[in-house]
Amino acid sequence: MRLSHKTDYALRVLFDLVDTHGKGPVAIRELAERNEVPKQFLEHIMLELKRQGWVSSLPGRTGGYELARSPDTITLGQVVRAFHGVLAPIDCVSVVGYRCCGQESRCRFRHVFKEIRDYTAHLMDEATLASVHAGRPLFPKAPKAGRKLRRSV
Amino acid sequence: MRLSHKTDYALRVLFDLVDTHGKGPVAIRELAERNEVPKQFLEHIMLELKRQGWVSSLPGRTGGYELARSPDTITLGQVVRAFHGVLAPIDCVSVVGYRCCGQESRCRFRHVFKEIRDYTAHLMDEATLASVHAGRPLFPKAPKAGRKLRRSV
DNA sequence: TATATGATGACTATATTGGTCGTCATTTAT
DNA sequence: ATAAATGACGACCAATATAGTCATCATATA
Repeated sequence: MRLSHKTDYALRVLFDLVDTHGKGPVAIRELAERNEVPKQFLEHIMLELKRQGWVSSLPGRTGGYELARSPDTITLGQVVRAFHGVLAPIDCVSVVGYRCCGQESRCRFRHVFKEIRDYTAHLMDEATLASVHAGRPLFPKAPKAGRKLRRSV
Repeated sequence: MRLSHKTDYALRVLFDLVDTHGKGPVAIRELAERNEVPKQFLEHIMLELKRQGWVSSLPGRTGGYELARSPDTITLGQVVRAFHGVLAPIDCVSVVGYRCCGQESRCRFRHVFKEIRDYTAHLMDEATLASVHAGRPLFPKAPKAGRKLRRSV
């Protein structure tokens, strides 16, 4: 799973709306400037967020967007899936996007990527906008890669 | 990190060469058929594997490819990086591919993806062709996502 | 010497990504 | 009433990445 700009932008704006939660609607222009997202691109993103029921909009001169649900009911996993489709690093380990490669019996490395999918999915489904915004530590604690992280990641 | 077909193909062939290790060179045609990889596409992949020093080639009528190094000295991480560039799900948590988004001070969710990167990198750098081929359990054990895995991953 | 092998650059087709443009509808401040 | 701000939304476009194909050449050996 590689995060697209679109998903990145969506998350930026959602966390912005968590900041301003309860303080009335925020104009898309303001959201675009503050989070450095091209305004006209953001329009499409906001429509998708609205379709998902995560934000609501108020038209008119004093209009704008606001969070439509409590931040602890929206997870990073939901957002990433909505914009990205799937969390799995390869289709053959995806639950929804499963597409057999016709080589399962030969495939030796599938389980490694399945492990990554499981970890990723678990982490992202536990992470709500609220918990991440509050900076609460992630559960479960991931193993540390050690001090010598010189490799290309 | 989303695995491309190219990386998938590269891994298929490498594990095939682990199977046939020590039994002489295998023709690219044979590798292509057995692993269901378009032959002419595989040619380019094999050249890259050769450039990386993982396989060696023998030209001529009885030629072909064979593993140039012991399977326990080649990791999935190395292969994926060679074909994919980077393991990180987003550039701002990448070590080599680091590209600042200009929003670090505002970014609330970076650490979640960093966690995923660290886990992924650790797992893939521990997984050698030999250990994966032998089906040895991965270290460290990833947390289980529970029984109710109905969500879209 | 015919025939198999690998080596390699050029080319192409398609999908995805990351947008922009133009137009319209809605609400409110004046 | 109307000007000015807002969101809604479909059409279009450019760049890039992906996933190949094609044609040609070099090399080794049966």
